[in-house]
Amino acid sequence: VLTKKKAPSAEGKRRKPLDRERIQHAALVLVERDGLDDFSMRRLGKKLGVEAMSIYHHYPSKAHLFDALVDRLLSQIEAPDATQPWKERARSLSLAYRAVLLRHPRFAQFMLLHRMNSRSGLAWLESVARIFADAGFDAESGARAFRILGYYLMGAIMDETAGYKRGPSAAEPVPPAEQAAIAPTIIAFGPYFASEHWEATFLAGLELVLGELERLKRRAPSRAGGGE
Amino acid sequence: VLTKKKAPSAEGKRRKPLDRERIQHAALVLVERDGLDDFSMRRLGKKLGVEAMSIYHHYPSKAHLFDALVDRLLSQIEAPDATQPWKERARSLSLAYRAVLLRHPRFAQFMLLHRMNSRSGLAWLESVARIFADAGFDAESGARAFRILGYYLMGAIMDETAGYKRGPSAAEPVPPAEQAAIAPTIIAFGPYFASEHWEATFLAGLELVLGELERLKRRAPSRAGGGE
DNA sequence: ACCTGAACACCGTTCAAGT
DNA sequence: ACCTGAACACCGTTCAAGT
Repeated sequence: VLTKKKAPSAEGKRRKPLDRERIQHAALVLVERDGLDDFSMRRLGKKLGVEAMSIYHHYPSKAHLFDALVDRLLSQIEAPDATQPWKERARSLSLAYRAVLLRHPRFAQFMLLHRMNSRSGLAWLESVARIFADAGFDAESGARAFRILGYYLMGAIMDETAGYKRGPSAAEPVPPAEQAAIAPTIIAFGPYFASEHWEATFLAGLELVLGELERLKRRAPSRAGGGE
Repeated sequence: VLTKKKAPSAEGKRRKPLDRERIQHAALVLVERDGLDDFSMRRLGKKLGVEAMSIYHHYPSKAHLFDALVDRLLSQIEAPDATQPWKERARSLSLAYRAVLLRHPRFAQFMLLHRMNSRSGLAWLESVARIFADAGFDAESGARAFRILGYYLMGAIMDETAGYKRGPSAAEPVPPAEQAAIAPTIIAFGPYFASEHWEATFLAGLELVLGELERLKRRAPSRAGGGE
């Protein structure tokens, strides 16, 4: 029938070899389409038109592949201008981080829980910590500020990507007709939980946290004598 | 050999029938021992001395069983005295919630991500929301305060149970010898990330958030005329 | 009523073999 | 060098059968 055999023409790319870029891209698309639970190496293989086992030639395990996806998203976080005041830098970096994760809401659940002890993960943590160090926080107040901001970002983004509206449901959710009897206050607050309010809520919380971190600040003993 | 057959004696309980209580208890022990990823209905069956399929007679699916575990832990949260000032109530409830989850650090990762739309889940959310409603927050500022506090708690507890020290590692972590070169600030902050500091960091963040939520507060229009 | 055992449709990964 | 196919040791769940 109409099979051109071995024709090394321009269209001969029909089955171009796998490479990491194609695998990563397809993996992210698949995770976002089907969710983390339904992602599998076998399904990824099918999507790439290849046996699942071929992927192992490029990544030695699913864990390695997922690490590469973490790297890929971390590299998309835009670094803020380091000459800005620290609060401005912290705000920009927080928003950039959130923006990347909200673009990949299902993968976000993996990434937020993942230990950042790869090379790129450590570099990312360092870029946040340096904001506080540059601002003159000492190690204790810097570490504390780093953690508190991190807690807020982690919780907020987790909730936005996997919270009440999007997360896995109870096996037997309460039918809407009964909800008002059990949780009248939650129902009353309901309109302000809608996604139109997420941005305003996130920003309000971020300003609240950043504003207060200023007060936590204790200066590091300065060597150059430029301190107090 | 020494098998007493069908002896309906007091010791005949050797193989007492399954019940929900035994299943739940064994499931929690197994999750905490082996982790969520290595938990399976088959392993739970083995631990109970029973075929995995017997469990399905008591819970129709793994999802239903896990919902029951969520209920069980929610019921362990001690409700604070409702006559206290709202900040005191919010602080007590936050600490009670955290205490329960820290006692079950591996199951916490499931519970924190789980949609609270079961009967007990909604009741739990309601008990938090009511603190703000009772304090006179209107729906908008109440909803916002509820979320911001929730973000902080979720992130903090997630990090304490699945963060840098305990979470799933990268497939190829950076060897310690290289860490200082990549992330000097993180290494400098390191001592204050240790678990001895978790409590102080959590409390500092909690006070920071609760203190600022006070300012978010806008009064609900009061019907009884007892307002401003 | 409660439990079992085989079966179904899946997993991630190993390994020897193909081109 | 890159990909395949069978196999291994697992999953959650269904279902007919046992007591």
